[in-house]
Amino acid sequence: MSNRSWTTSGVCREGRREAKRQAVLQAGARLFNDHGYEQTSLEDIAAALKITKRTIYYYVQSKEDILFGCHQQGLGVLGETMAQSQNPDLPVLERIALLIRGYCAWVSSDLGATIAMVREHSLSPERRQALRASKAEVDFQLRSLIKQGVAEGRLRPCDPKLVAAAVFGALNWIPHWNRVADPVPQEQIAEQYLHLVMQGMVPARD
Amino acid sequence: MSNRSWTTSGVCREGRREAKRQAVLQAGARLFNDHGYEQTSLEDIAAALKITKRTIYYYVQSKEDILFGCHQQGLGVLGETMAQSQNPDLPVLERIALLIRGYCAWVSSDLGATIAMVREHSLSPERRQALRASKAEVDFQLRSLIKQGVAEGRLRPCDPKLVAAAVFGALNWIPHWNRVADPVPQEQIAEQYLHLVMQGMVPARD
DNA sequence: GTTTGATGTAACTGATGGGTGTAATTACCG
DNA sequence: CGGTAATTACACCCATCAGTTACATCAAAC
Repeated sequence: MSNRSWTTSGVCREGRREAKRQAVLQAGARLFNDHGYEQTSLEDIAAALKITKRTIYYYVQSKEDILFGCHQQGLGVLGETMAQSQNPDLPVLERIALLIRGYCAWVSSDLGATIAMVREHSLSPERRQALRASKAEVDFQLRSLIKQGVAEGRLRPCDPKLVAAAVFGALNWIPHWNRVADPVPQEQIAEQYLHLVMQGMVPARD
Repeated sequence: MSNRSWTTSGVCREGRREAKRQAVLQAGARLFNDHGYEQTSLEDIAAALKITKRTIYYYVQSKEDILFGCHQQGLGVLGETMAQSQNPDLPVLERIALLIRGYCAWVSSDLGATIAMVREHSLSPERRQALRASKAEVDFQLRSLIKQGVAEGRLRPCDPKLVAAAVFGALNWIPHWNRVADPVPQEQIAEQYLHLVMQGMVPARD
């Protein structure tokens, strides 16, 4: 399955170069998720793509570059979800649902999972900082929505920081248990989590 | 703070040896959590304890031994919580609360956090399997309680596997954000999470 | 005070893996 | 065909680090 073949029959030159860089990132992400960043050697990535280590260096400058590339790429994808959930015309609860569903789908992809699974320590301080900032942005978004929901009386009073931490914790943990041969469909997880977070486990009395 | 001093004035011989082994595990756990297992060298652990690498090898046989020791030790502590939550005289909801509170406290400790933060890949296959089994046991416990709760009508119908995954995800993620200079008190987190999981965010209608 | 446990010093080994240089080779494109 | 981009093969450097060993030493126990 993982063998998105190396030879790309894409647009001429420029586009192909980018596509191959992509392939390197994708393969890196998958291996990082499966075996950990430190435990993945460039030879491993090369082997997965059936190319040589030297060729990898034709597309990236360092191993860390691959990891950071995964993050950038991944955050780009998440950006769409972020944008959607910022639509002020939608009811708050729906915007929260949108964010949770989108994040769930995202963290279930190779690139998204990398951000949840690879510790930040592997990045240089500057890049680590950049990554933290991006994460903080997403966190801020959910907290804001929760605050708004409480203010509008649509949510119980609560500590938005802790509730957001719980939600992202649950979501970030998904790739830790669902990267298996027969994974639970991502949509199903999202619905169940959403229901849990909204209604809770205890049935309303009478 | 971390400087639980090396020189132990404990019971004679046997006891002291064990106490020092403990100190190695404890220091290892903290460093593993902070910088990752792979990024922590034995020299780092030695430096933290102000001893030499040679001395460490007097108490453990390998680096992996330290990690596995942390896991064993940690799981031992969690055992108490597991036992409590198995008490059949208690109402189901209370047993669930007990488990969540206990797990929250546990995962907030150095030894507990190690299990949540260090990927399993760093262990030998046999040990990894043992660890997985222990984790599965805890997971099974919560799932069982949820099932029972549903059967008794005290919980809404739900997918116990997914709900348990969400709960443990939220809990396991705690050390990822709360290992800071001024952490949120662990009890406070437990209460908020418990409330979230039980009642949900949306207020009951009329 | 002698045994024995505990720790330090200080070197070495062996392997891994990131990263580089270069020349040769292959694939593509005009 | 001829030129250029892509890729390989291969050799190599260098740093890190787990793991080991031999020897000396220090401290407590009996």
